[in-house]
Amino acid sequence: MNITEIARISKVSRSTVSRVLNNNPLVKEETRAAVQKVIDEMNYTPSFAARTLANKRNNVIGALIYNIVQPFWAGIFSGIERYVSSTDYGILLVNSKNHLDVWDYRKDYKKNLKSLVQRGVDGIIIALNHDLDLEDIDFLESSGTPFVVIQDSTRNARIASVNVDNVAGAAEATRHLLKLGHRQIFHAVGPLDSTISKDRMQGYLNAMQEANLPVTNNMLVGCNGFLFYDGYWYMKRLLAQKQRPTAVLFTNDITAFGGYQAARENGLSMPEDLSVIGFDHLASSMDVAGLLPDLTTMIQPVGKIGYEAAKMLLRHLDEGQRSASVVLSMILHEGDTAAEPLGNTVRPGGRGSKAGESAAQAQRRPKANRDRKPELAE
Amino acid sequence: MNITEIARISKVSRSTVSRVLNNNPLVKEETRAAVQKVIDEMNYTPSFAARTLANKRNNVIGALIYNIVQPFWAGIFSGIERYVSSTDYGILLVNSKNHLDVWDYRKDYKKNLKSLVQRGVDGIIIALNHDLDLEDIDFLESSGTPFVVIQDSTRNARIASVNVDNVAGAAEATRHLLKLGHRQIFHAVGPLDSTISKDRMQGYLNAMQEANLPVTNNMLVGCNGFLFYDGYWYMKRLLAQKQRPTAVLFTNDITAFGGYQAARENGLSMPEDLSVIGFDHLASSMDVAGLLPDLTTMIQPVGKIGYEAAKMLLRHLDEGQRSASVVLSMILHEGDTAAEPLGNTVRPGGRGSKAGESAAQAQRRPKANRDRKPELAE
DNA sequence: CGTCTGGCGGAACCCGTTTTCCCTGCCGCG
DNA sequence: CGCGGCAGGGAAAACGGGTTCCGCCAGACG
Repeated sequence: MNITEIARISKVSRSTVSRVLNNNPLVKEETRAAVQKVIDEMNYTPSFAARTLANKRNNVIGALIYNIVQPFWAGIFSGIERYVSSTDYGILLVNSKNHLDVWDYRKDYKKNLKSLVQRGVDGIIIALNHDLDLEDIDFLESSGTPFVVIQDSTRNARIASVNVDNVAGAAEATRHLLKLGHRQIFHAVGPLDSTISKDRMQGYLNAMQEANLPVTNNMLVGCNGFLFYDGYWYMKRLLAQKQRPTAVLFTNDITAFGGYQAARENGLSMPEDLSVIGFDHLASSMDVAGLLPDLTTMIQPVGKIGYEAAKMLLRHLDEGQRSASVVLSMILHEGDTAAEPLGNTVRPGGRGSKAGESAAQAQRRPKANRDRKPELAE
Repeated sequence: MNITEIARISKVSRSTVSRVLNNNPLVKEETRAAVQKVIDEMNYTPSFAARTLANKRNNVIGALIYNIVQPFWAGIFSGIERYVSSTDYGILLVNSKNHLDVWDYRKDYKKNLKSLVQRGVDGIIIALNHDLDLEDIDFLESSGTPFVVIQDSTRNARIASVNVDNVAGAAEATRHLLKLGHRQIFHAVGPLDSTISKDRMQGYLNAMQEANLPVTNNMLVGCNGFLFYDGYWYMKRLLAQKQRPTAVLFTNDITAFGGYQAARENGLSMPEDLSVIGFDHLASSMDVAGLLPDLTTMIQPVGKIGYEAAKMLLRHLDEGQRSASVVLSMILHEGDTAAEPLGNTVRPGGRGSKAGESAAQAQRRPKANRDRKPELAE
């Protein structure tokens, strides 16, 4: 059953059938109805392959996603799909990290990128762990495939991207702690080969500088990684030292949970003895509410990121205009792990701190609930 | 740059170029090399669209996945992709649950299924929350699109499927508890409109019957759902009653975590006062090891499920032979939440229980560590 | 009566695949 | 030695199923 058949049966030409299929207004209403009737009766649907060949349009976009198994990227994909499924596009998904061989990971994602382009997808959304390099950009541009990158920290003008402002997010988290009265705020820096870590550190530094608080080296110790035990051991090392913070800003939720656990093991209770803040709001994607502490954290609007990226790409495809990059902001989730510091753990503080703030901070300090049980054990 | 161009430059006919592209042996080695050289130099790749049109082969399979955001389904997809990416196929992913409107979810997945078929994918892998209905099967068969279903509990002979043996898995979990010496084993039954729940209940019943232990109504109370608080309230209700179990078999990890939490709140410690077993081994996909108890659970081999399904489908596509359905088994993960019961909580037990077992069980019972702190608070 | 325009048909085109056919050269047999 | 048959390799053309440009025709309008 093809368009010629339909044309034969409805006694019109193939072009007319095609026009009916594409809602071309140059068809008399009468004819259109007659042809449509035949189409419906024969249960005919035009061949995607032929359409693709003729239109040079696949109605498929490619998604190159770092690791779909992790909630963060799954959330991004989900946002993409939410938008795309409201159109007549499909999504060809490539998981960049599937064969994870540390040694040729980059070769892998490049290969996947090539395969998407060769397949002739109409556009590509790229959500990786790292930035695209110039080779990739050249390749994509020369292939003529429009693309949108999620989290391009190079801010390359040749790239249309959807970003989250990690600098602003980290600054907001830090300011939240400052507002609560913390002065000894440490930052468990993430691996510095990741721009995300770098940006978050920058945001922390910005906020501390705004508050005129000096940041010493010991306040800015690295976490070595993004995993639970990276945060755990960070905290263990920290607690072995003399100078302790009243608050720690972690570089993500996982390490924050690790730090939380280590601190609890050492008899600290959160948020009384120590405030902890993370990034991501992982808990929202795990259904184990109640078992985990309600971590105070900066929410990544993952769904929105994907949604915006898809919208941007399809707009480009359908209307031809490349839209400008977008920066989304993170939202503070006030959980149970950040509160005003207890008086006695606070040091005199940076010499530059404003007098007015110090007074306000002194007032807010509650003395009572020191022995409250930790959330988790209730 | 198309095949005609290549033919012109290399001074052969288009058919010869096509033969070179498809490794047809009827081409002289000399000619082949010359043509290949031009292809490489011009950086030419044949058009997927034209190939699809001519071959009636897309080299794309569709994946209809229930909810890619949840680790279980993400794991299945990942397994699919691991196999597929070793071939030259691509995957068109459709998330069946995206617009989740409770009222028309079924309409939704049917629409998605149709769209995959119309797009002309070569085959489809279907991993849903529920079984396909006859309408779906008729539709797929009449479209001629091969398909593989993940978890088809109808065991329909028209369906090629990859299954996990929930009955055997639940029986194994129950036998594990029996071997530890438990007699009062309750099962927190999942929603019975789900075949998974039904099968797990059946496995539990089988194992109990094998052991000649009667199952009374109160041992088989429903959990109302698959979520954390379903398990939580189940346990709260349970603990309000006089007759308490020494072990509870939950229908999945999430509810098991909920039950665990509720029991802890009531002062019980696991596994001393109560053993708890779940299904799925969720923890393996969440990176918060250390914060959550190491739940004893039946592992679903999610990656393998997806991998096998993909293998089965692509074999069918490439070799034309439809393979038989596969049943995979679950694996017991011995975590920290199931152990021998304490003596005083064990009742005389089923009258049919074997004497030998009772003796062994009496010996194994530790009296000491009753007051050990719960895992989580350490 | 000429021109414009709405509606439609014809045909080229998208880009490979595949079948059919032909040519060439070699071998064998008469 | 010459011719027929056969095999290997290459060319031409049909085909898959749409889309779209071009142009025809008839009726309307000036």
